[in-house]
Amino acid sequence: MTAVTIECCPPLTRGPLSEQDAVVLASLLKAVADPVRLRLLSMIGSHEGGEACVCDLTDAFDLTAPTISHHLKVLRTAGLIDGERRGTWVYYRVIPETVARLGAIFTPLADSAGKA
Amino acid sequence: MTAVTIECCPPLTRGPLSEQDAVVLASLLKAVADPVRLRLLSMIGSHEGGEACVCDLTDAFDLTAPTISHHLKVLRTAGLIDGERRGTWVYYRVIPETVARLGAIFTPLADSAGKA
DNA sequence: ACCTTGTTTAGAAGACTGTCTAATCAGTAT
DNA sequence: ATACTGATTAGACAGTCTTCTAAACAAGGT
Repeated sequence: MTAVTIECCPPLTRGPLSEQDAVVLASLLKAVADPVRLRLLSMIGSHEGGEACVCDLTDAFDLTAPTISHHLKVLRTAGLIDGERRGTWVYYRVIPETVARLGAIFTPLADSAGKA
Repeated sequence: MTAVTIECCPPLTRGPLSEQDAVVLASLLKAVADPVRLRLLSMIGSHEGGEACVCDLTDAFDLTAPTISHHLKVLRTAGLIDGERRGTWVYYRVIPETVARLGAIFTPLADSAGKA
């Protein structure tokens, strides 16, 4: 259930981003650049106990179960969430390190551009 | 040259994100979820004087001028950059408020998931 | 006035994405 | 074993995105 996660932490501080780093960061951002996946991420992250059952998530959308499963896989492959089966149900939780990296991408650039 | 910018600041703190907020945030994230646009943003933001000429940006890629212009328009429409013509050349600069909002989306979620 | 350079717009081709239905796998209970 | 519910995988289709070429617009120089 654990998926391939993206390595390393390319910075978007003030130097121009390398092409390789840009590709890595873009793939991470693509994973969250979707309304359904954003809501899934916020639902999982804000859920009681820090984890949410797929059944709860599926019920919250006007989408079929396979579609939700697809979006969860995208988030999983990006290393943003991790899933675990316990009995009948599968529970997902947020991987804070990866989410934090998303937040860290833009803050330095906003600061340097703000005081320029 | 100034483009339509996205209003308001929907939070991704700890409550589940509303569908409308998710759509707004996703469109902002889509604007940066591309390697070329990430590099453009970092190049403009890290450029001397806080602004960069389109000619400089175009030369840095193996892409045609219309393609770069297209990506700049996407960033402009998202409210992430703003362009100004001065004589022959057009100069772009980063709009720090919008970039900062990108950074603020994920940091609270990472914190709350981290200490859960 | 014309030509040259820089930038954007218009339109088209190919690849990718989000969604669905159908089928399969995982676990529980009868 | 069989059936039932939860979840994922496979494959297809419509829509979107990235890139290109061709054309137009903007400003300056000869």
